[in-house]
Amino acid sequence: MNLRERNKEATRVAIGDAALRLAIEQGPSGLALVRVHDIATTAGVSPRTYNNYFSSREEAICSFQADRSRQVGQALRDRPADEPFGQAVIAAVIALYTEPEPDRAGLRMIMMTPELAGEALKAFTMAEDPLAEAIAARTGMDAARDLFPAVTAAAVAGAIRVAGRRWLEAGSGVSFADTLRAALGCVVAAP
Amino acid sequence: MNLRERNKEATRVAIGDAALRLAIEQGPSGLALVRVHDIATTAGVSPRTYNNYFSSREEAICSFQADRSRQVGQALRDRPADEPFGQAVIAAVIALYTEPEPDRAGLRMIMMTPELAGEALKAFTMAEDPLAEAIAARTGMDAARDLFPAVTAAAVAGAIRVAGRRWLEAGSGVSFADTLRAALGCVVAAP
DNA sequence: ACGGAGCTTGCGTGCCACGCATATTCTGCG
DNA sequence: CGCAGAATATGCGTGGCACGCAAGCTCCGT
Repeated sequence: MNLRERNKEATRVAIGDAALRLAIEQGPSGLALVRVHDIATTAGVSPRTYNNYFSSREEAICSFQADRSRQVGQALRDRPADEPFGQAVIAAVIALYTEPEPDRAGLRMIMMTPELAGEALKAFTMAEDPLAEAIAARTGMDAARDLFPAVTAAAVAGAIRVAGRRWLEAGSGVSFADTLRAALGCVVAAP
Repeated sequence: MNLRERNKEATRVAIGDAALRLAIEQGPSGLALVRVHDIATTAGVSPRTYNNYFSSREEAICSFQADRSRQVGQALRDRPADEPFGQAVIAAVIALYTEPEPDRAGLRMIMMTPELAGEALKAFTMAEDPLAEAIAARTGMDAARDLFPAVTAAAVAGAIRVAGRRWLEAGSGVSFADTLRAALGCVVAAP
């Protein structure tokens, strides 16, 4: 990875972190007060540069979730090939989403704030395509022809999203891993 | 329903229709040329009134899909109570989405245009909450406590979305009903 | 039929996304 | 090591948009 590409990625996460942090500070009600100028200044770049990376504040705030979603496909590929399908999916998702345990404030901000819900939905849905590819590879299907990989990927992504919401609504007594296991068990065969 | 409420609903669909029609005319590449002023004028209202109904062009363009999604819960409740669960879900969705057969141009516009994909995703996802309520009612579960209704609703909504995409990619040789049946069969027990 | 509630509209404000041009920094190769 | 070319950061300017506010007009329920 080039120095250029590393800087670019660092800038991206810096802007995303700044955006999320400012959003959390203001809270859901004061989200409109988080201005592009503030995000850029906090991240140490110019407003114009911020706009080279994200085309809306919502996108920047939810970028950490989008980045994680993009890794789900690889997480499934990392599971041993002889593991049963449902078990592999559940283990992959739990490994990706519970190390470390998600930040409650950040997740609550993007999932429970109406103005951010749409972008959060997009962020979770970004997991579908790479996940469908990984599912097709594991089951020996064709991602372009068979419906199963894409539909299962969408179901899994939806289950993750529902699990996130329930985990936020519930108190801190229950672990995210358990919630994920229960939700995913509804859409893939749990052994 | 009041005359006032009927007028309001008529205005809403007039704006939505105008927005979608103009978007289809310009095509995916010229979507930026569809101005708020044009939508409002085509619908016969002022730009300010347009903004009383929708807060973005994308929302207006995708409103027909959002309206349909909101009806999925009722469609499931309309199925006979003794029908097996999976069969009832499939029949409800097919009844709602294939009468009449969807407009290919409109569906292609909102699902295949990148700038509209996010709003289309929101529109499809709006089916989840009412559908989860209906599923909970039918299965005797508690929508607030049990994960199954919400997760299944998300899986069904995802399957509908994937089916829509596949139906657009495939030629006109296959009916949307068949595509829906195949996709939904991946997430609910097909008899 | 009448008083009030609800809807439409024009105007003004502040923010924002993005094209363009320029300065600066990095990369690969001779 | 140094240079030509490419990629990136930034300033500036433009056009558009969402929305608050305050009339003016229409409709509803009594």
